Amino acid sequence: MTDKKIIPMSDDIATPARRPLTLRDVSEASGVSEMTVSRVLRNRGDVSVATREKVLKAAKTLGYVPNKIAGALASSRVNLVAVIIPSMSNMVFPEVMTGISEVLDDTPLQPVVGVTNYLPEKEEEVLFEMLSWRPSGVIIAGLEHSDASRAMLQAAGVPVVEIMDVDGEPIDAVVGISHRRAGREMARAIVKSGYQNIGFLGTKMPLDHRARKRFEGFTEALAKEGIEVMDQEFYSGGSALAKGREMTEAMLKRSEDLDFLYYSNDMIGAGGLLYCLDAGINVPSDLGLAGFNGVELLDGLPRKLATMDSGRKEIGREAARIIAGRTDGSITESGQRIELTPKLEPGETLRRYR
Amino acid sequence: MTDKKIIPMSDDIATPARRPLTLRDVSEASGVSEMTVSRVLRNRGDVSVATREKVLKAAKTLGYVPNKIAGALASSRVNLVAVIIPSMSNMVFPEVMTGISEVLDDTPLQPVVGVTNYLPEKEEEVLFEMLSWRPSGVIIAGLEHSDASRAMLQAAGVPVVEIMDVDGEPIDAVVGISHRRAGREMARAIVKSGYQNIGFLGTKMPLDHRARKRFEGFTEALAKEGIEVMDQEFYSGGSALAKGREMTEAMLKRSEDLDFLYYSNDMIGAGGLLYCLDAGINVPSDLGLAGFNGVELLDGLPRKLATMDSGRKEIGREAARIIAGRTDGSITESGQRIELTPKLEPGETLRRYR
DNA sequence: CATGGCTGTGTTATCGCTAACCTCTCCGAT
DNA sequence: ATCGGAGAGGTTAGCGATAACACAGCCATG
Repeated sequence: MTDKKIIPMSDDIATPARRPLTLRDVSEASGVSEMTVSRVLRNRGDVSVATREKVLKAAKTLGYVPNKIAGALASSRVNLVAVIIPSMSNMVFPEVMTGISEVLDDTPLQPVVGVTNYLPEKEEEVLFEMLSWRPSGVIIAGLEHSDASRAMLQAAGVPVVEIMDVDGEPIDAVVGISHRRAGREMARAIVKSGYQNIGFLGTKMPLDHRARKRFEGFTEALAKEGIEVMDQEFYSGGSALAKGREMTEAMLKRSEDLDFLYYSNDMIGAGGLLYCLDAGINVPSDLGLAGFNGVELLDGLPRKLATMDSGRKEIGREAARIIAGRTDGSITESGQRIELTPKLEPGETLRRYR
Repeated sequence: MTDKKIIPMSDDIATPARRPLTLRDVSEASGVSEMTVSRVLRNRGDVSVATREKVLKAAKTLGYVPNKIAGALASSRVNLVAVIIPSMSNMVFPEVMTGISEVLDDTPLQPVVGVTNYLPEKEEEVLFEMLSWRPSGVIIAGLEHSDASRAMLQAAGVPVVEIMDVDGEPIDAVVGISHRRAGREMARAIVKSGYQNIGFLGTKMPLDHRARKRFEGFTEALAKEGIEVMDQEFYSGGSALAKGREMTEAMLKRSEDLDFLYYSNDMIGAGGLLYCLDAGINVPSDLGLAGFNGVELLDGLPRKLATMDSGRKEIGREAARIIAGRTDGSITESGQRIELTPKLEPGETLRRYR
C-alpha cells in the first residue's frame, strides 16, 4: 500500500467515517493480512488463538460487516435459496415458509422470497431476477411453468424443488400432495356419508392449477358414482370469508336441493359455515360442508369444518431438506420425489356414515 | 484469451454445457466487446440498433442470465431493500409487504424479507446478515432495537425507515401510527358509549412493544375517566381465533360484571365475538367488543367487530416511497416522519352513544 | 543433522461485471 | 478546410473478498 486514497471525511466527528469498511481496514487495525482476517471471520483454516482474538476485537470495534457480495463472487458460493410462491396473503404460503426456515436455520442457507401473484409472466420475471443472484437452490410452487422458466431452471445448474403439487412432470425434485387425489378422496368421503346434491365453490383462477386439479379429481370421482356437481360458483378478490358467506347464500337460494357444499379453500368454507349457522341451517344433517387446507384458523370456528390437511409446513421442511442436502453434498442424487398424503379431517360438518 | 479452460462437458448432449455463462460468452457469440454487451443489457450508453439486436439475440439464444453479484460488486449498487419484520404469519405483515411491493415494483429496487420472531437477538442476527449484502435501504418494524442493532443501522450509511410505530426516537425516518394514541382513542370511544366494566385480552408478548403501548394508552385514558381495567388475560401460541374464544369464555365466567372486552388484535377479537354469539350474549347492548388492526377477515364475520385500522398497506407504501426517493436522489433530506392516523371503525359491536 | 510434516501466515490471481477513460468516425457549423 | 461534438464502441483498472499456493518456523523421526 503505497498510495493512500483520498477519503472524503465525514464532517461529523462522531460518525466514524462514511467510507464502508473493508477487510483491509480490519487487517490494518489488527496488524495481520487480509487473508488472516478473512480466515478468522469465517472460522476456517488454522489461526492462532492470539491472532484470532486480536482480529475479532478489531472487527468488533470498527463495527465491520463483511461484504457478502464480494465474498460470494470470490468463492462462487451464494448461500441463498430462492423461494418462489404465488402469494403471501394466502395463509398457506407463510406456513410453507415457516417449514423452510425451520430447516434452513440449521444450515448456512437463507431463503429469499419472490411472489408471482399466480402470473406466469411475473413468475418468469421473478425467477430471472432471483437466478441472477446465483442462488444455491430454488424452491418453486407448482409444476406448471412457462417454457422460458423451465429452461432457466434447467440451465441454472442448481437443485430445483417444485412444491405443493405432484401431479405432473417435475424438472428435478418435487415435494407435495396430489391435488387430484385430494379432490377424489373428498368426493368419496362425501358420497359415502350419503350426500347426493353437491355444489362447488371456488376461486376464479384459471392459473391456480392446484385448485383446478382438486376440482377435476373431485368431479371425476363423483362421476364414477354417477353424480354430477349440481351447482358451482367462482369468485375473485375481496375477503375470502365474506365471499364464502355471500356465495353460499346465493347458491343455496338458487339451488334449494343442495345437501353438500365443497369449498376450494378453508377460508371461504368458514364463511359458508358462518352463514349456515346464522341462517339456522342444520349442519351437517341437512347440509354438509367441507373445505381444503387444514388451516389453524378453523380451530376457533363454532363448528369444526371438514377439511383435508395439505401438510404445508411439512412440504416446506422436506423441500428445504433436499436443497440443504444437495448443497452440502450429503445428498448426491437428484430428482427426488416426495408425495405426502393429504389427511381427511372430518370435523363436524360431515355426517358420520353408518 | 489464449488459454482455454478445460470444461467438464456434460455427458448429455442436449444440455448446453455446465459452465455458467458469462458476459464473455455473449460477447464472443455476438462479436462485440463485453462492455458493449453490458451496455446493451443495461440499456445504458449509446449502442447502435443493429448491435443491440445482435447482442440481445445472442444473449437469448445462449440463455444468458447476468450475474448480479458481480454487477453489484463492480458498481457498488445493490438494488435490494432489506425489510425486517417480526413475523410472517400475522396477517398484518404480509399486508405491509404488499404495500412495499406495490411501490418498489415501479423502481429497480427489490424487497428482501427477514423475520425476527420478536426476538432482539434474532433481529440483530438478521440485520447483520442483511447488511452484509449491502442493501440500498432498510425498512424495519418498530423503534425498539438493541444497541448493537442501532449501531449497525447508523453505520450502514443507507436510508433506514422504522415502521408501524411512531412512539419513540427513530434512527432516521419513521412511518407509522401512535399505538399509545390508538389505545387512548379506543378507550375514550368505549367510555363514551357508556361501558364501564372493561376487560382486556392480549398476547403474552413482553417484546411486542406496539401491543404494550396500546395497552398503556388504553389504561391511561381509562384512568383519566376514573376507570380501571377490571380483568385481563394474556395468551401465547395456538390459533388466535380459538384462543380468543377460550379466553373470552374463561373471563366472562370469572368476571360476571364485565360489559366490554378490548382485544389486542382482531383475530382473538373475532374468536371472542363468535363465542359471544354462540353463547347468546347480547352484543353490543350487554357486552361490547373491540379489536385492533382492521383486517379484511372481519368483513365476513356475522357481526362486524369494532376495530381501529392500523393502515398497514399505507405504511408499507410510504416507507417504500422514502427508500425509493432517497435512493434515486429525488429526496435528499433524511429523518422524515410520517404519522398516520388510526381510524376507529365502530362496526356493530360498540353501542352507538346517543 | 537432514528430511518431512505440521502450523500459522502472507502473496497472487482471479471471480464477473462496470466506471472511467479513450479512440475513431462522421457530420454540421463556421 | 477546420473544428467541436455526438455517436459507437473498445481498453484498463478496479470492486472486496477467497482459493490456491508459497513459505517460514518448529517439532519429531530415523
